[in-house]
Amino acid sequence: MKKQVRDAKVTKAKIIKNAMELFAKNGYGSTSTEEIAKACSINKALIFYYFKNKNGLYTAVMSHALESIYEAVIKAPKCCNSPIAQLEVFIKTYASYCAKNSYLPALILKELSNSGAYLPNMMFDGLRKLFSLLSNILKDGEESGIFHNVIPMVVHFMIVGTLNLFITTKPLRKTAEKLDPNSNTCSECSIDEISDYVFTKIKLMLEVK
Amino acid sequence: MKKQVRDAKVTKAKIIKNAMELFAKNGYGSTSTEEIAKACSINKALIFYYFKNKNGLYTAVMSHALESIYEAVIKAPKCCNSPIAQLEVFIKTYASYCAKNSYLPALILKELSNSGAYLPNMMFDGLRKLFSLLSNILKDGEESGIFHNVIPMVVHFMIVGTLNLFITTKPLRKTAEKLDPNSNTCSECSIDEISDYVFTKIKLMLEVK
DNA sequence: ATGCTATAATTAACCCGTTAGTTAATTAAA
DNA sequence: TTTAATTAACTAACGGGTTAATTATAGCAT
Repeated sequence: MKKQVRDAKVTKAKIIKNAMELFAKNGYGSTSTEEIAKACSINKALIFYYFKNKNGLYTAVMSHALESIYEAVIKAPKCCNSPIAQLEVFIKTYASYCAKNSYLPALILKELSNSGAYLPNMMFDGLRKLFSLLSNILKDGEESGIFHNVIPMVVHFMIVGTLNLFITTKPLRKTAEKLDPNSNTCSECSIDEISDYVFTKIKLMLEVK
Repeated sequence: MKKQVRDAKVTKAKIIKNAMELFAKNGYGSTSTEEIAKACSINKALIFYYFKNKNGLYTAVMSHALESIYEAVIKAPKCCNSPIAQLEVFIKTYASYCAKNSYLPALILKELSNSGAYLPNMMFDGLRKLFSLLSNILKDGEESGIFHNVIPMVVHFMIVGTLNLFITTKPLRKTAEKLDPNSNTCSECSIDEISDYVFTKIKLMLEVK
């Protein structure tokens, strides 16, 4: 496949990628279409040509983001069928994927804190699919007597919320530690360390003793 | 104290209150100063008179929000000195205060996902103070052999992240359950129920067996 | 291959409503 | 009667969205 000067797919992908980063960094309202276009080195009108309007672009960005996370998690190799092993894979895959695409947590947190007000129903799918993935693991665990007293929605927020906040606050935690060297904000902790810790703790809280 | 037609304190407070709700609902960039002024039934120019510019107002809003949470948590009556009892008070006070002021979680999540980029150092104080409150409880617990293997920053995110997400996603969870009645998003769960659950689970994961 | 054509991709320039911020005048309070 | 609070009216810039013209490309007949 030779390099083309004009390629709709490539252009669309470029717009989504840059928009994703800018929306994540500055928020929807504080990101102008002009700004996005400049980041892509394209003309602003192309955004409207491909996505109708700014909201259309935002929708595309969100569904792409959620889809990509879902894909990453579902494609992860699972060693075995035990709920605990599956839980571990879920947590660690989610964590490492988000760490690699560090704008995703900010994007998700921003959207969740809007309570999906901007988004059409379509947006729910991504979130719902991810949630039901975990939900099934937890249900399996409960039915086979390994877990007890599970509220899936809360456990989901515990995992996802913790990891998202950890990733997205990295710069903040670094600064905080500089300002007050006595505080320990875990600013040097690696994501693997943290996702392992989260897994261990979630396991502890769910397992029947 | 008689009701005055002109009162700087009252006006300032009114602006902060309305700005807080609008920033929480729509985000910084999608909230205009005009909109805020209308919500207050005042002239827009007053915002600039009292807060210099939009960013100044935002800073005031955030520091007020964080301060108010900190006040609520620190003023909560603690029955006794045991780390576990203190942990329970921390979690439940935080939860019920945020539930009562339901725009706070959205505000906090939005700001955290910006990693404090907009905010001057002053902003850290509120967050740091809240964090060190919990941090000390956890340290006490570890030193007296009740807790083990504690990473305060992660535990903090587990508590605060979970509760904030739970409160802020309430409408989203309701809609999700309507779209897919098989999914259980805990849309009818009360905040007391949830904060008790979070406390129980956090306790389970920290206590030495 | 070569040239022709329809269509898809891209751009420059523009439009107009909105918005952050200003100024100078007005009104209430101390 | 001086000072603080408040307003109406304004401005300059920005931002979402449109339009019409331009350029590349793929398909196709020659």
